[in-house]
Amino acid sequence: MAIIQRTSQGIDQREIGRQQVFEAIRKSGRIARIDIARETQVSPATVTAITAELLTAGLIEEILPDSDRPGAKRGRPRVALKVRGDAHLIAGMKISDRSATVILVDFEGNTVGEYDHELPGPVMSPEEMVSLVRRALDGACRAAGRRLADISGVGLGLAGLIDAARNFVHWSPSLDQRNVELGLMLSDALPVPFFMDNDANLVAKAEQLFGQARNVSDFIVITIEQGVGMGIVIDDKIYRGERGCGAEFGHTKVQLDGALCRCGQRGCLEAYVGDYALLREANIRGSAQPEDDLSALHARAKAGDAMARSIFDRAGRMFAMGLANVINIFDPSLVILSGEQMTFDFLYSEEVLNRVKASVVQVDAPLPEIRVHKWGDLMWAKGAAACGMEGVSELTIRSLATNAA
Amino acid sequence: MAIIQRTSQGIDQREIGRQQVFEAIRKSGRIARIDIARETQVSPATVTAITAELLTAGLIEEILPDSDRPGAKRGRPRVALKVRGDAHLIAGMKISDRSATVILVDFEGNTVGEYDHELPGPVMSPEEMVSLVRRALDGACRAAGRRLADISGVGLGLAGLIDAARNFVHWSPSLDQRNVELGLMLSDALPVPFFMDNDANLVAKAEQLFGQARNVSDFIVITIEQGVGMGIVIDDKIYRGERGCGAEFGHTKVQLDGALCRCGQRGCLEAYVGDYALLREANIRGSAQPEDDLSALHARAKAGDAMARSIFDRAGRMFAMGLANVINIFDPSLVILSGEQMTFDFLYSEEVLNRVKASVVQVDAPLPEIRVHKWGDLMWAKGAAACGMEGVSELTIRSLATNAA
DNA sequence: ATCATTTTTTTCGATTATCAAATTAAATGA
DNA sequence: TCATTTAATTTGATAATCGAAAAAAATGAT
Repeated sequence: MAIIQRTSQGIDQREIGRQQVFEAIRKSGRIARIDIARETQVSPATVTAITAELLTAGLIEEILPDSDRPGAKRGRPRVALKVRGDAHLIAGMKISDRSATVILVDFEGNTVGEYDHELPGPVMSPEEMVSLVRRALDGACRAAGRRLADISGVGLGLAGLIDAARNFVHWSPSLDQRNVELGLMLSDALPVPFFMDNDANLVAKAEQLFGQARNVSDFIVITIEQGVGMGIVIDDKIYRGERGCGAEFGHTKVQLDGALCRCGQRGCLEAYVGDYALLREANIRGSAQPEDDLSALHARAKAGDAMARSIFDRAGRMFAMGLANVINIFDPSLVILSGEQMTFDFLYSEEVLNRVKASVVQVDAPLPEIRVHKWGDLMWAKGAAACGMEGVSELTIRSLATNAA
Repeated sequence: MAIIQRTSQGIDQREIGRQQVFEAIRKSGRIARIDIARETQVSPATVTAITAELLTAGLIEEILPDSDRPGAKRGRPRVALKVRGDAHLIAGMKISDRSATVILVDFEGNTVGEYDHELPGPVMSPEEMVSLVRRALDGACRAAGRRLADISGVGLGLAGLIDAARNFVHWSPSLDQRNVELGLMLSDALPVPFFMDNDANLVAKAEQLFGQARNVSDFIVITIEQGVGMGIVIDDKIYRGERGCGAEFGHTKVQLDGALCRCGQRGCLEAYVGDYALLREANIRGSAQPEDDLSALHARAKAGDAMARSIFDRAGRMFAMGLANVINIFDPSLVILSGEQMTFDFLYSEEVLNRVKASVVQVDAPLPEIRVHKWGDLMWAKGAAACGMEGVSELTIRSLATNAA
């Protein structure tokens, strides 16, 4: 018994309401009870009851009455509620090919500390990764003056095909093995709950919790790094597909029998817009010295070099085609192009966006909004933190229910 | 007040449970209460309460105890429940370019009558369509010895871009205007609730209720008719996108600046596999007589004509590419290729399916199942009926709640 | 100052859905 | 005939929700 129900049955019928109210508070930052009631369609009486629970549990706190709320004339002043930052400390970690970046955030999402851990090499064994995670967390805690025991949850982001529900790694470029039960290994080694996901999904989570998608329940995030990633959010939930490895935007085909991709297939989008693809093109012309720096190539294109320009041009056209396909299939309300580096802005150019618009099925309704979001270099780690935050919230609120009984 | 809630709040907290129990009964055909309890995680006590309600409402009925259930030894025999066919009469209507096909089904899904209404022309005004719907329904009722008043709901399928939530037609090849409030017009003219949808979504509904996806909650249906359609089911719900016009598989681009599509854009999948696209190719070679019969072309290909063969071959390759893209994005557990006519089996060939498999991102997990489902000529109308059935079920169960109070 | 007014929040009482446990029902087999 | 087994129902307790009423906390008018 005590099985977790998805619907309204079970001992604890309040779990849904609790999650809803808490989400409303987190989403809006600070909000009065009366507005929670309006937003969630829960009666004020119940909102009072639920917020009282959350208050005693220490998950939220009251703030002083808004001194000068515009338009407020008379009446009892509303008391705003917010998430209590001190309630939990959460770590987000992104493992790339060069380093493990860690960010510590409080339960409100405020950054408490950052830490970067250099890697000996881009690929490692599962055991090495476990020890790496431990050392990186230790380092982050030390740098921020916290202890590992203070951390309530860790969000972990990896490139590759991750089954987030099972914390299982189908494949990752960082690991020298396929099909690794990394979640189990980490839980055995460290006394903290882990929440893993594909790196593109992390960014989607970050956009949802902290970013540009805070009030959107269906949207798509495209990320550019080594490869091209996509995160799909439908009905406020990340869509993952049956085997937990959907959204492989980078490996959708944009050309029949096209360019060779590092995945072994032909015509993948990544084989046209990935950095290795661009460099491959640049080097094919028996030019003087081999090119291995993307930003130099980019600079040359900006300076007017026709050859360099044509390389980026084709990449942009292919990208536009792939993106239009995704829009034609999903008809999302919002598409966010999330990027860490400016190097890739050739994919975000006006021309590319216009091309996308021209390739989308036309209806007499506004086109989906396409927003470009340029994050700092902590984008991925922040996404991992967002993922951890969500996991911890859910766990905490669920345990709240159990303990109350 | 009396707003319909999606969650567990509100006057009627039982609505979710009721829907769940009813769905379980409909899905399995016939099922005992104890198994409903097991399947839905609702306690036997509550199942008894809910089924009692449904019984008195006349939505379900008991059947004689299973006489010889294998493995049943002793104990009180289970009493199976099933949906009561007589509870409702439902019409499904599909309007194509040639005719309006109507099918009448009972609440169990058994066909009660069929009717075909020839159209004067493929395109009509909204007013003409309303009168067409009325006449087709009248005809169907007369043919089946029923009255219009007996019908509890009508599912209506149209090609084009339909906003099912609002019963609104963004665009349809059958209408001479865009942006038609067809749902309102129909409701004004006829005293029956209407449930409209895109024709591909109808087929998805049909696969879910009656077909090959009865126990799958995430799947994709691809349909071939004039154009190529797609229905996406996520979490048991049809996914429609923000503006209600997602899943435009036929207009995903498979070739940069490729063949001209009738939508005005270039490189759409439809411009390679649609019938007009195939005929266009066949006619380009200054051959003796212009080709205008697809089945003849198909026959020639089967007979070994190299030119004809190459036409179908390219179509198959493009189709495989588009389908692989969809799979790479959705990672569904099941893909159903639903077709009404055998003419299109070149898209379902072993070779095409192998090509799809070779273009899907590889994981050490079973590939999504791809099933080919060849329906009879009533496929579309049955889909419309399925759509109507779902609508009526929801309405009825909801009103049950309201009336009970 | 005092009091009416306004708005937010809480309290109270009633309703109702759910479940576990006990009970009843309906069969089989000894 | 009666113990046994399994299904379905009844019963009683628990808890979640809501509407209405009350309380709280401010402003504005007199």
